[in-house]
Amino acid sequence: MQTTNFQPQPVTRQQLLDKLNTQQQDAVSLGWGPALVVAGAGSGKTTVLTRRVAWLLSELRQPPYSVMAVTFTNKAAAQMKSRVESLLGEGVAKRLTIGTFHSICARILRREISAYESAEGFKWKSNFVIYDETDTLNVVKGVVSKLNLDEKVFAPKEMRHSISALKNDGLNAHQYSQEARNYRDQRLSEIFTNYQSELARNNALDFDDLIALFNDLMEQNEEVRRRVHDQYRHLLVDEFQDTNKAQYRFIRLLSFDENPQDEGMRRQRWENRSLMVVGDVDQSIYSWRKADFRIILGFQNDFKEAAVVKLEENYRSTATILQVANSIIINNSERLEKTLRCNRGEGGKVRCYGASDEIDEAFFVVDELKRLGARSLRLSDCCILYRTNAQSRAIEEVLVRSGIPYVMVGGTRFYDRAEIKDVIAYMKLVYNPDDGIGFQRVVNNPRRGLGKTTLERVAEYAAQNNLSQIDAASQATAISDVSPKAAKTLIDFANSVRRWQTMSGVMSVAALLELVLRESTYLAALEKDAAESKDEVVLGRIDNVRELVVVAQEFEQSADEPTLESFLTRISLVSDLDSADMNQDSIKLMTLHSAKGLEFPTVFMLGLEEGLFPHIRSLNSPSALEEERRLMYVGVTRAEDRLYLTYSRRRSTYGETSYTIPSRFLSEINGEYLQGFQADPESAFRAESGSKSYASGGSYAPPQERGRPARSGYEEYSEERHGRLGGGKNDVLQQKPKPRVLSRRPGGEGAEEQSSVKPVANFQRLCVGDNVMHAKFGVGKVSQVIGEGDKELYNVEFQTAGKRLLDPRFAKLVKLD
DNA sequence: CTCCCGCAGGTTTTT
DNA sequence: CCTGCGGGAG
Repeated sequence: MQTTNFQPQPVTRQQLLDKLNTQQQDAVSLGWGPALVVAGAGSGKTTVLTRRVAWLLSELRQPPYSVMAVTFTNKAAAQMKSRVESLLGEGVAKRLTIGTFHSICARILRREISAYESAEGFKWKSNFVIYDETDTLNVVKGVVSKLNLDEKVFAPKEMRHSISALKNDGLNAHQYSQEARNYRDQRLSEIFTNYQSELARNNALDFDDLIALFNDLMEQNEEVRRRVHDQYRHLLVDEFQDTNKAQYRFIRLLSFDENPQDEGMRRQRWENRSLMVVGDVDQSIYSWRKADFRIILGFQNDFKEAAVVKLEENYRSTATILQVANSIIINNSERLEKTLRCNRGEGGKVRCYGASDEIDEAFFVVDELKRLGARSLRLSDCCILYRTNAQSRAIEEVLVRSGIPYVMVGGTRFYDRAEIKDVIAYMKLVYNPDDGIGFQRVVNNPRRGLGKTTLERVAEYAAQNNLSQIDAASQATAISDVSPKAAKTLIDFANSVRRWQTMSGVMSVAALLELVLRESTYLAALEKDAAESKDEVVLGRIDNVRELVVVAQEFEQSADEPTLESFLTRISLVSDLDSADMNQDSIKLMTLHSAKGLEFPTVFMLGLEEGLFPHIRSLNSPSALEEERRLMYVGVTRAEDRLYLTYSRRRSTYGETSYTIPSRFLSEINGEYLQGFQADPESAFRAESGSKSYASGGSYAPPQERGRPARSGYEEYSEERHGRLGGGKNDVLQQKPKPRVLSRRPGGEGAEEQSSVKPVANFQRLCVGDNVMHAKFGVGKVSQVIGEGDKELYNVEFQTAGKRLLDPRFAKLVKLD
């Protein structure tokens, strides 16, 4: 819209408010203090955020370095940067802090981490490395075996997941150790503490630590707090509905030191400071990462002086698409009513296609693309969305065969490939020689004749003497039971790493990478393999490694700071998602989660089948199911003009074929907006039954009300439809009970994943219709229960004070009878 | 110590 | 289906 590129002058007030509606203008032109912007899908929140940043700089005269904007993906950050750039010029945009929680915290920790010390005395150095999923899993495995715990009972993956959940809930190892009550939790606590100790010894952090340690550091160190506080005076947070407790703590820590009770002090505190959070409860889709939409619901309670702006005008989609979105989301009970006003014409009906299998489904998409292409639709205006990454295979195959260019966003990441991880591990080790996981990964890769036992001895020796593994390797002759030959290899290796480390001070990243590839003989070994086996896979690996060199070269050209440090941080935190070129003339493929925040004229949503979308893992939890529905809502509202929904009657998973039935979400759509799908009137999946459990497996299910047979609606329907067709083994139903068994813990009654982790909140549980008494609001009636378990919230209609959303853990509600 | 084979187990979504 | 791992042979 604006063509003020590189214009040195600040934009005018009028330009910043140009073409905005009243609410948008209100949001952009707010003064100091906290603000909540409730922004429905397609309501122009990115525009509001970027103009708000510009407003802070040009109207409120704030220096660029004082502004921090947090987004959920690096891509969103890049997008915001470039939009601010086009408003204010490149020079200004560069001095803003725009990024994800993780990348911003990483940047600050690089500077400040040496001031940190955990309650247990764990410390880190500024050249820490960031461990990914595999690295951390290896650490947990090591800890579990060191503690002599049974891997069956304390499955490393589960432990790793629990630790992550704890960190995201804002608990560190020390705090959790005070809380762990039963046997299992105490062992978990032990694992947690040892895990942190191992990370510290390796001078490594995991993803969650980036935020958690930053928070702890801010709390424990006044100097750091002051420095951060003095610099960042304006915080903007996008996708606020998806923040978790740790991230919220970050936001609060940045916004104020403590919470003064006095009104005047509070006003003073916000002088020259601001906080703007932007979100939409209906688009909360990351609860599995411990995002908690109660945070956005409770924001006004935490920040009583917060201004609230609602953006309810949708500029993106046709009326029909919005109706479809609405007819789906109204089936959720965990939400606050909201109306999105449409700003566009009616548009065509949403089209549904029932395919016979996933190949047929893919061909339908391709045929439609061709048809639309004939009407001069650009490929880059189209997007294919699916629930799981695995679904991309079929569609990719057909696209390739049809010669249609596509870009897959996300999926198997380039940086996840074994050879890339090897090479990165070398570089990380050069940057941070304490990195023991990296050491173990590369010390015998390529083969240097070091065996399992030798490497175990090294790790043991290092642990016993509190050394890094590379230092242990240097002293290999002192380790008992290591052969002289192996010792020499170890010493040579350690010396090489040290030499590369010295070189890293005087070489560019790409040059260093090439040096390491050469001297480690990693590349030579790959080439030898390839020459011997003529294996295409190995050839591909060589290409990938070469590609990484190109990535490093490009990085040197484009980065502000082309250091090894920023290269490694970037690689650890950036996914393919962020680098995908969205402008290329090719169709985009991505998961629904990756599509958040994007929009496309034409959208295809694939795999609308029970068990896939909604996903099978969500079928036995009402609130998980509602998250699936929000995901559906997000998908539908990505579309501007044209939307296709497809399902397939047959689908192969694991190489086995199963028969499926159309997603309940299709049945929820008002038929007048949908073409090509007839909701079965006998279907068990209409809105009413939506919250019932369909996963009560096998024939053990208790008899249901209304004279249903002793089988769930899911089975009943499926069998009626496919029982005779697919028959026995391959039927979805047969596989159903399996995941339930797996999720059950020995001795644990909790079917819910993290039930043993969380402290259980104590409060009076209420149901819809209960009459209650509140000290301030008087007598009222519960009109809605939001959330479940210890996360319950109550919407209470008071006789005098109107409707209020209350958190029973804070609000004193007395039940009347 | 390395290589190779067979088997089990796991796939939701991502920073 | 595809990966990672353990066990056994060379």
